[in-house]
Amino acid sequence: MTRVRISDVAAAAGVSTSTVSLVLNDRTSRISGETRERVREAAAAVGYTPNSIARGLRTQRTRTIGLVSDVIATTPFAGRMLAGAQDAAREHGHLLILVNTGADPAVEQEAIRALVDHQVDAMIYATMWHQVVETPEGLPDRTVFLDCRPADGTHPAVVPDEVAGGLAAVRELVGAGHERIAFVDIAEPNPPVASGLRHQAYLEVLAEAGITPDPAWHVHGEETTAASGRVAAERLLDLPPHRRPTAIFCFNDRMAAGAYVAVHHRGLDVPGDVSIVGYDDQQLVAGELDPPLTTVALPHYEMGRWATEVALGAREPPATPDQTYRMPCPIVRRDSVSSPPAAAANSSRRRA
Amino acid sequence: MTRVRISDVAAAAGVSTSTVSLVLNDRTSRISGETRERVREAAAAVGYTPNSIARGLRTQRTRTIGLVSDVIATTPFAGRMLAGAQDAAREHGHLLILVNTGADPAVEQEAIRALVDHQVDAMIYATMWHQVVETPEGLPDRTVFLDCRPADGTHPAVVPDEVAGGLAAVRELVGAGHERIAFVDIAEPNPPVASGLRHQAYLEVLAEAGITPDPAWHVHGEETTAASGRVAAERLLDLPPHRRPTAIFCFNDRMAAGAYVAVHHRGLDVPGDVSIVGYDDQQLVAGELDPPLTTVALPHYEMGRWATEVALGAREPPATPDQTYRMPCPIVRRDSVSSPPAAAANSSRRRA
DNA sequence: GTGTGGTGATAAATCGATTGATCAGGGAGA
DNA sequence: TCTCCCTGATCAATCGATTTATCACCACAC
Repeated sequence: MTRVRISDVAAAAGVSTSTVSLVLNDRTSRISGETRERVREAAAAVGYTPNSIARGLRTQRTRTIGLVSDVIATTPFAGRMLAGAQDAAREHGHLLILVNTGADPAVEQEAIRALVDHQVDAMIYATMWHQVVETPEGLPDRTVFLDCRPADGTHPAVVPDEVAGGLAAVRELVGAGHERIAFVDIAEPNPPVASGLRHQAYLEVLAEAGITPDPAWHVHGEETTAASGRVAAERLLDLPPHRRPTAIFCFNDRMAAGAYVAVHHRGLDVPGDVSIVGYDDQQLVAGELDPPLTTVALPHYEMGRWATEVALGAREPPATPDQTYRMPCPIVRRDSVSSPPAAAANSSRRRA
Repeated sequence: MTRVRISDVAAAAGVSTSTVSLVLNDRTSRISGETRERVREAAAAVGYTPNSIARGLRTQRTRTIGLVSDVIATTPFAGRMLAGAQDAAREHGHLLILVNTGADPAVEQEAIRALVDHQVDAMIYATMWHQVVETPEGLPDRTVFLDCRPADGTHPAVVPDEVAGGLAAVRELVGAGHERIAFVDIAEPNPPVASGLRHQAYLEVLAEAGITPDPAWHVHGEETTAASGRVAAERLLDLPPHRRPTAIFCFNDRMAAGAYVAVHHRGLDVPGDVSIVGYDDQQLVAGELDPPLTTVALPHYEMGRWATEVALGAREPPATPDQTYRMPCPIVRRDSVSSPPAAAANSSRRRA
């Protein structure tokens, strides 16, 4: 059983293929109503849908969009990014072609070439952790960077607004009355872009609250794991009582989970003795901790959507020089923040 | 800057487009070595790569494969499945077109039609939880089902071998000397396919070990969450000492995490007092529990690969009537299983 | 009666490759 | 010398749509 072609519709309706094409594409300026009707009925009767390949060859538009990413497997966020891109693509009548390069530059080059050969209408270049990247060779003009931005600012890009997210997170702690607030960061070498930005936000909020940060409050884990977070948090809890933080802002939720372990291990309570805020709103972590973690969500789904819509021309990138949109990161309030313990609050007030 | 066409190569090499095509596709039976060389050099010099759309129209093969799935976002396993499919597709020179239907049948129909219109060479129909599904309309012959199988057995399919995985899990407990082994299951209505299969495996191992299962050992959680797992596990720990299980096989890792909480809440130890085995090997759960959880891995990456290879004809489906391959689920040994506590072991021996 | 203009539809070119049919030229055999 | 065959390459059809240019027909005005 072979595919139904436009000539089959033409034969069934007793007209030429030109007429069928004009009718079905609504270029009906010079086709009579009666003929239109007949063509539509014939098309429905034989179950005709146009062959996208043939159409693409003629029109030079394939209604596909290519998405190149470094790793789709190893992060739980990738799915949301893909889902956003995919939903937006579908809403605009496009299909999403996905290539996962495994961060291998040779594979990446090959992938870009293959997608260009397939005449994708637009391209998205995505990484799974916010970073600044060199622009690969061969990308079409209609390329948007997703969760990364090109060093040379040649293409539109969307990344999380880490600073605004960090501000919201730390203000949440200041707003609850904390004054001794620590930041569990991620160590050198090659800290993620987000590390510097979130730290910057941390310092900014302390400054606006008139708090002089104790350098001992800025600790580092080796990796972004719970185990590393625990080790780093323990260094905070080892501080003498009057310097020990009553609140901890953690680089991410996994490290926050480690901080929980450290706190509980001392027989202390979250949030009664130590309030904790994370970052990422990572499923299966933030929500399942006890108590559930207050954190800042990374808007992966929305970023995926934004990138796709800009790539398809359905939305304008920001008119700034770097064409980079910083997507807001909403704070997710759960139960890991409360006011500081009375003794600490007193000691703070004494110091103030 | 317009694309380089085959005619540009032909002009550069001073030959016809036919000759260029024959040379570049290695149909060189009647082309002299010297001409071949000249064409290859010209093609490289002008940077020619064939337009896949035009080629696809002529050859009726697009070197694309469509993957339709219900939800790619909400499960952490989806990424591994996609990665397996994507890697296999790339190795066979194919691109992967992804459509996420959100489990909406109308969207699904639309997606299948769009992929067929784009002349995909093969299709994969995937779900994110092992299930038996009705075969949707309009799927091409070269369709493979992934993590689900068609009720009518008309297409090849790959699913996890839940029974073999369950056997391995429970044998791990029997092998450690346990005799009072419980199964934390998931409740009606509509339990997943895996539930029945894993329970079947549980009963089978107990039977082969000569253990008569106490019906009280089979408990159910409302959902597959940690909270439900905890509630179900508490019912086990409430049993009188001589009936209380020394080991628990949990339907999945999240419920196992709940079982940990229940055990710890009684001041008991994992695995000292209660050994626990999960299922899924879910990242960020199994490995991060304290102690790390012994569990059974779902081979999502391998299933994604298998489905793609079969769809592309690079591998044969099983010759069984249902054409369904049950992929082995390897056991992942961590630290949540030990021999039962001495008192329990003694009591067991007395009973034996 | 002949041009003129408008209407409704079609013929044919086109997108860029692949491929079966064809052709030019040279050497071998009759 | 003429035919036949082989080699090396090209011609032209083809895939299935879209779109521009063209055509047939009729009504109307002059």
